Parts: sequence; structure tokens; C-alpha cells
Amino acid sequence: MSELLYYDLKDVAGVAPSLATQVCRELGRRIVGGLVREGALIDDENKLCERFGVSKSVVREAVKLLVAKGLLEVRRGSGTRVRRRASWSLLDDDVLAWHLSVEPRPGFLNQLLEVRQVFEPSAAAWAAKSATRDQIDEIRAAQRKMENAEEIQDYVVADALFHRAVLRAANNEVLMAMEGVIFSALLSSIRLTNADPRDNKRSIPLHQKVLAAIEAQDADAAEAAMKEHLEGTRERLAQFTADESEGK
Amino acid sequence: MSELLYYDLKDVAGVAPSLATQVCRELGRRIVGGLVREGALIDDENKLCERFGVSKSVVREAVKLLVAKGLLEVRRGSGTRVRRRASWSLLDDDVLAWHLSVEPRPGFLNQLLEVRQVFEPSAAAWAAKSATRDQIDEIRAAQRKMENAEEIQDYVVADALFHRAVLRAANNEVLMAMEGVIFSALLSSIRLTNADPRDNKRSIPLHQKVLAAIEAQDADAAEAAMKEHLEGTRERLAQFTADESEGK
DNA sequence: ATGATACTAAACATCAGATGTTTCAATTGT
DNA sequence: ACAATTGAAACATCTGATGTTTAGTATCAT
Repeated sequence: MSELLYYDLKDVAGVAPSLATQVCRELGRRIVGGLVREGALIDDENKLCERFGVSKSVVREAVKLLVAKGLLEVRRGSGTRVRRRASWSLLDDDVLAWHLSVEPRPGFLNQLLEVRQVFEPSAAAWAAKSATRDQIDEIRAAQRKMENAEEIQDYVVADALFHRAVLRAANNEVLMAMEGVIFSALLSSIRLTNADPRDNKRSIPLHQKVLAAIEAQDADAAEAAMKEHLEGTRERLAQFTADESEGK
Repeated sequence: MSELLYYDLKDVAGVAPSLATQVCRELGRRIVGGLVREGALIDDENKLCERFGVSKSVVREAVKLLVAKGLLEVRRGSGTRVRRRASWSLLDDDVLAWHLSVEPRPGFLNQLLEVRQVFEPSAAAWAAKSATRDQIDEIRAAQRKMENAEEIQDYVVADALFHRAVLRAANNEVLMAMEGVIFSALLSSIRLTNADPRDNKRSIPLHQKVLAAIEAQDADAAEAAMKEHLEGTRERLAQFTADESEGK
């Protein structure tokens, strides 16, 4: 197990993830990245042990994890194969992260944003109706962090925290489970828009608008403001990917 | 491993799931069901082996699966503990199913339906814009099945197929990953409204309306029709849970 | 030739037990 | 008291043996 050793945002700083986790990530990235065709058999357990230099237990745990994420299907006797893309758990944090770390297609980012455009405005509306004082404080704190951020990274993280806080304030457990989707989407937007910090700061007033509406318990305004903000994000993404495919 | 042996909808008929899967389900159900407090340590590997009568490999695989689903957190040296509820992957098919198979609170079903009310109308709108002929055929086929269903079970399954077909026709991969949410929600509604078949048949014209709008490529109408349908479902659920808590 | 049966190799499933590593807490020496 | 040491508990990994299922192949009777 020398070639591997992946670190992830989820890992606590300095602590190496278990071998099983590492093998899982390596295989997951390759599958999501399309290096193994859908429906194709992957190497058998022994081959995998050899390839990664680990024991069978480790390989088995890794494979099981990928089965749980819908990426693999193992059949005793015949082997382990990649399931068709439609069966993958795209809402799983890891699967999503692998997609975004590997996926060059702008189409996927678009689809992700489309989905955010659907549920985040509703989340804002619900937050306006049901947010507690603490939850509003959390949103406000994120807003302040965005305003005070000097480094682009701090800004983007604060942005993500803002959206997560709104999601939490909606007080819907199922919705809250989409937290990972937001973080992943934001994270990948870092890569795209990293270049131009000024462009990002532009979205502060729109966040402010969302916050104000939630503070005022005005559900309609909150929904509209969030919708407006995401529409802006979408336009910028479209413009950026256009530049990308054309200019480069 | 005698006491266990759970079967699930996912299992192919007649094929017993692996021991690891069974142990995973048993532990998962107990955790989701609240038999183990959040933050509490669970039994160590040896104890679990003893309790379930399986070897350590099996227990480890099961635990790893639950870690992947966000239910557990293992720390070498100190033990394995239940993560706080907010960290659970509520969108994972299994976790969702465990919730619904165990959760007595009507609040959760409500939240699930709220989320459906958010994204299914949009899915219908997108389907109206981008569905292929085959995808529309799939929706229509489900509609016919609902109309021709004689048994209540066939009816409910057809209902689920209808909603899934709409989701697919939206041609958004991320959205499609919410398929499991719909099936789980529908499945649990079986238990609630099982009693009155006539009441269910009432929703056929609303499904028809959605189908017609999608066929006509009228996005606004499709969105409105789906919204109307889900609103009806919601009212019935509210009424039903009211009866439940009052009458019984 | 053809169809059914039996055999076999491949691949996953499970078990058992040994050894390493990390954490936490109790013990010990000052 | 306090800091360092020690040891038990618990997870991580390895090894190798044995069982089960599957798919393909070879064989044999008709």
C-alpha cells in the first residue's frame, strides 16, 4: 500500500484514513472516472490484493463499501461488476465528491445547480417560517464571515456555511441530508471561479437579502431572494463553461 | 446467526442476503429505532461476534457499512459509537427504509412529503420539456397500470412507478438519485392508507393530468398538476395521522 | 448431432487466530 | 499534586484454511 494514500476533506488533519477507505477511494474514483466500463467485471479479490498490496480483508471491506454506494454488485461465484450509472448513489457525499474531482463535463455541475435551484429557495422559505434565534445567528455569522473574508478560500467556505445554515434553519431532516450536495457543489465551484475574487464578492448583497428576509420571517421574500441568488450563480457558471470550452 | 435473517425488498426472491448485510440491518434498525442512544458506545467487536454468532470479519464489514451510512463512527483504541442523528445519511435507501419501518412519528413522513412537494413538481416541469418518446411511454404505462389495478398492492406499486418514471424523464442524474426517497415514501404510505382502496383510486385523474401536461410539453401545467396531486396526498396524510392520534 | 448430466475451476463468503497500533486510564515515582 | 510509565481494551491488518455458488466444459446416452 505504497502508491495510494489519499487525503480527503473529511479526514481529520494528520490522521491517515484506514487502508480499506483508501482502497475504496481509489476504486471509486476510477469507476466514477469511467476507467472501468459499466457492467464490466473488475479484478477479482486476489488481483486487487496484489495490485494494492493489501490483504483480502481490506479489499473486501473496500468492495463492500462501494456496493453500499451502489457502484458495484458482487455475485458469488461469478465476480464483481460495475453497476450501471443510474444505480449509483449520486447523493452520497463520497460518490458526489469523486464525480466532481474527476468529472470534466460541465453538464453535471449544471444538473447539480439545477437541483439546488429547486430545493434551496424552499429551504429559505421554510427557514423564514421556522428558524430559531440560534439558527438565524448561525446564518448571520456566516454572512459576516463572507463580508470580512480577505482570502478567497475563506470567502468560499463562508459561502458554503451560509447555505448550510439556511438548510439547517429549515428544520427538515430530509432536506438537511442534502447538506453534502451543497458542500460538494460549492467546493467544485472553487476550482472554476477561483480566478476572480471580485466576481465572487458580488454575491454578498444577495446573501444579505436572503438573511434579511429570514430575519423578517417573510417566506416569499426569502424564497425569491434565494432564487435570484442561485440564478446569478447559474449564469456565471454558464458563462464560465462557455469561456472554458471556447477560449482555453 | 440463527435469530436474524431479514429479507428486504431489495433482495432477489429466495436469495438470502449475506451475513454482513443481515448484521448491518439488525444494527441499523436498532440504531435508527433509538434503542441505542446517540453518542453511546456500541458493543465491541468480540461482543457483537458473540451476540450474532458470526466471525469478526462479518461484524467488521457490517460496522463499516454503517459507518459509510453515517450511523457509526469507529475510533481505534476507544471503540465504536453512534453518531448524532444529524450526521446520518437520510437519503440512503437503507437508512430511509429503516426509518420508515420503525419510526412511529408522523413528523418524519410529513417532512419526507414536504421534500417531495419541492422537487417533484420541478421534475414534472423538466419532464415536460425534455422527456423522450420512450420516457413518456414509461409514464403512460404506469398510468395504465394504475387504472387497471385490481389489487391495492398493484395500485400502489404502479403509483410509485409513475412517479419514478416522471423523475427519470426529467433527465437530471442528481434528481434521479432521489428515486429511493419516492419508493420509501410510497411504501410507507401503503401501511397508512392500506385500509381504504377507494380513497386511493381518487388520485388517478390527477396523475392523468400530469401525464397529459407532459405529453403536451406544457411545463407550467405539469408542474401545477404535480403540485396539486401532492397537495392532495399531503392533506390525506394529515387527516390520517389526525385520525390515528385521536381515534385509535 | 443433441440434450441432459456431471465435473471442475474460478470467485466470493466465512471462519479462526495471530500480531500490530492506538487510546485511555490507572498506577507509580518524585 | 503532578508527570511519566505502564497495561488493558479495542480496532486494524494479515494469513491461510474451508465452504458455497456460479459458469463453463466435458461427457455420455439417445
